Amino acid sequence: MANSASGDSVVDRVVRVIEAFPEGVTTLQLTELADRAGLPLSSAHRLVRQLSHHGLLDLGAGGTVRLGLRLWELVNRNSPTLALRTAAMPFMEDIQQVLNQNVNLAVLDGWEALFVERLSRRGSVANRAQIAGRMPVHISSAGLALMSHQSRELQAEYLRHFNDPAGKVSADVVRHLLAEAAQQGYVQLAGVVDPDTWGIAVPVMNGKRKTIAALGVVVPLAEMRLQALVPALQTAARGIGRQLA
Amino acid sequence: MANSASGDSVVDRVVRVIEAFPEGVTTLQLTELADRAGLPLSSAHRLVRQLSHHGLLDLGAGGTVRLGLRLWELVNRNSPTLALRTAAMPFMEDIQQVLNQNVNLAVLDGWEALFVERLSRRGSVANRAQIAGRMPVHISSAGLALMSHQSRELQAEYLRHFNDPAGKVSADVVRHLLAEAAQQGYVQLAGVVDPDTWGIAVPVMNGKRKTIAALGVVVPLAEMRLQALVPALQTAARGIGRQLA
DNA sequence: CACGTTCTACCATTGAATGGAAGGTGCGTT
DNA sequence: AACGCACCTTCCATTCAATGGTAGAACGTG
Repeated sequence: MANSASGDSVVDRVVRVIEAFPEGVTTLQLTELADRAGLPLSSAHRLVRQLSHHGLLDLGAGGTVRLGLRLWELVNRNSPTLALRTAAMPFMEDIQQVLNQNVNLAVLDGWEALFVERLSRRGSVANRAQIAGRMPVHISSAGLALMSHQSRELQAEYLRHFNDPAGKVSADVVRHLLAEAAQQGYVQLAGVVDPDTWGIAVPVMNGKRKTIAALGVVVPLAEMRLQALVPALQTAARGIGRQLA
Repeated sequence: MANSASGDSVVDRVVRVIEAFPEGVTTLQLTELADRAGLPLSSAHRLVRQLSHHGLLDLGAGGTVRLGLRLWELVNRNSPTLALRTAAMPFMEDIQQVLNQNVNLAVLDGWEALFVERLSRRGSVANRAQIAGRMPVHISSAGLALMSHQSRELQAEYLRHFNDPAGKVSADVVRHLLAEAAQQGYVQLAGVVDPDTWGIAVPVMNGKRKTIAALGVVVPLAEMRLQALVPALQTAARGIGRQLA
């Protein structure tokens, strides 16, 4: 045995170590980390020690491992969505202030909407911000707003791969939703997670009219007023797009 | 030559690649990246390609390199400050709402305050949120609030290393500021960056009375009202600490 | 059209990465 | 108090993955 009995490179292993943390978990025991990353304990230990030396990980006493503050800093400083967030933030604040609703901003990654920023509704404790959270395209207004404005090819590809694990939604329903969204220019969707909330989202386009994000709100069922919400969102979305150009 | 003519490990190099991005820069040309990371072009190219294969980096056509969306997601999902931010967010929102001021949350990293979260003042465009930004301890209210509640040893160590690049502040002045801060339980500091603003910060302590963060506001000079601000901040800080226990 | 620049691919060389084994350490149990 | 267990940490001979100079491809430019 020498370099990697399992036939993977050092880079692969570094990635596996970072990916080993399950969602929302900040601390892992070294043994468990090695397990999850599929690495021999001594290899995991060596990698973690090296990475923690540079501050990308944090190896505490007793073998507790966390992501390093330095890694968090580096990634957020040079985030690939930095320009988008910078452009969007003032508009999101406006919406939060004027409409007093939860505002969120998402981008498309694979067949899911990835939430990049989220401002919670003033005064409401519900709807905890899930920045860096994901939602499948077909059950989120942001996801539908994003997908409905992608190229025909990508949409076809998506529908081909489509399969609802819950089995509640068929590809045809999704096709219909996408068509409707594309035609209307916004998406409204009864909350699938919380039955008492609605999601409304609109696409954000850059200078070249390419849809790069979705801007949305989550509102209590009782306060659902499309007439007020949609124009406000669309105006903000255009503002963001202009800012990006 | 074989493995690394420069005597560094693969892990070192991966770290250097990620660290190569200057603050606020999201895109780098491959050649420039190799340059900044101090790597031979072909090595840099290989590493970037491997990393982008896993989504930690994003190697676009023409050799443009960015941090990967997946890396951003992983780091923010499992952020080492997740518990702190989750506990602090509702209180920060309260302050933003009640006092209508810029609120921020910082932790101590080395001899600097690292800003972990920041809510901008409603309606104000100024004071752009600099999440993941840093400020030296001696010129930020958050930094002073943090350092003034650390152990005697750490403070001594800090003062020993202290050296103001600008040469405006002496170690003795900082010593005085720290002593005052420790005694008062809060810090007020005339904005060093912007002369028209004040910073006020208080320490956030966990269940064991260890100071783990600083909660602060940045207010326009004209609206400086310590009587209203300090108690609100202290109350919120205690609330956050309780939440963490 | 030639030249400079940058990206990408190739491949023989070799020392850095590997992981089993052994030694600590702390904790809970008998 | 002694034992057992689970986990962390270190060591080191083996060997294959990482290395980077070189060369070619793909641009853009004067």
